[in-house]
Amino acid sequence: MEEVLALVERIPEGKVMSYGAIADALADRSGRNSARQVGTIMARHGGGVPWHRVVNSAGRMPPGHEQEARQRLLADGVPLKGDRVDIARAHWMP
DNA sequence: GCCCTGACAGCAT
DNA sequence: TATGCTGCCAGGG
Repeated sequence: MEEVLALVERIPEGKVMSYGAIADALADRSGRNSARQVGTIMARHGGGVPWHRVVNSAGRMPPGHEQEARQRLLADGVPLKGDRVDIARAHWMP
């Protein structure tokens, strides 16, 4: 779990990572799914890291925090596609 | 141990 | 891209 948060902290400005990518980067993959666990972890302990740099594969941000995330991403210079993140250009892999 | 739920992903439509 | 369905897995009741 710490590793997830640690990795999120390493995400550079203007870049983002998808839940799946994080799970994958940490080899948390148990088939294809730790993405869910990553999401859960972020939901409960993401309050100390740049959580707005973590989005799902569609570039969508977490329910209830869209606005906030949008602002921060904008401030970070992340390429946005309307209300979503332009994954193609903002996706980052360690 | 069973069932439901969820900041998810991949594939088909 | 939107919607629907199916895997997959940890947590909680």
